[in-house]
Amino acid sequence: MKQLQQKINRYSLKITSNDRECEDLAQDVLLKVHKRMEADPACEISNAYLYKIVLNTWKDKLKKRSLPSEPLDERHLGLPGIDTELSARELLELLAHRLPPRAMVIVLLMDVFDFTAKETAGLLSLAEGAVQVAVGRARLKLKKLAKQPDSASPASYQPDGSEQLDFESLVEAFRRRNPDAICKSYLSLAKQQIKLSQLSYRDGQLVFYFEDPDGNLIRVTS
DNA sequence: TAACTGTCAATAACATCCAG
DNA sequence: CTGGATGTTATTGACAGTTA
Repeated sequence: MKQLQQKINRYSLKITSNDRECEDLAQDVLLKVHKRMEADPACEISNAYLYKIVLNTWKDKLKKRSLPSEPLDERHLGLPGIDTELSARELLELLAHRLPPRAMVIVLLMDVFDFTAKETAGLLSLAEGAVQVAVGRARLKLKKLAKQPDSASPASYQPDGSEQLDFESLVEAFRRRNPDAICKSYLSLAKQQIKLSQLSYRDGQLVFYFEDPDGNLIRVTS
């Protein structure tokens, strides 16, 4: 690791020609490398690969500087007029009832739980292209809704009473791949302060982590 | 280190479906 | 018939990772 860090510092200094910039860049690169190694401990970081990471990270930094900055959670759902401290999840819960169920579920999976379009497509039995288009349109619609004065009022969502008031209904909705049921169950749980804190999809199996109002964590595998 | 390949996401343009 | 939601296909660009 120390050897790796020396190489990163050397490359960073070569690219930036500036001590302070070098330190910044090296730190970012180290983070990326650490994440990469965490994801795949067996991977080997070649010099060529390491240099590529340093170079791309530097290009990223330069590009970001030339763009107006925006909060991370608003990277997709940049919603003007709404408290910028809200997370993507909170923004979605506030406006979800104004989206068609399928669009809401796609935004939930991709923007809140960081699913790829491919994973989302697999989960909802859709084509990958359809998911890519759907998420783009949903984000656009959320932006438009956010510009309307009373659109963020959650009062317009009224549960019809048919959904089960526990986390199992959400798991069952995912199992049935039913966007309408997923949307209803998710919003119903959010109202009861039961939070779906984590959701992952590996080898066709879903793993849910729920957190109740008392902070108890419940893990459910589909 | 330049150039390449593969993957993923965003987007445009057009088509289809369906409720009103 | 019309407008909105959704799907398909093609194109483009960013980025990760490899090769010569």
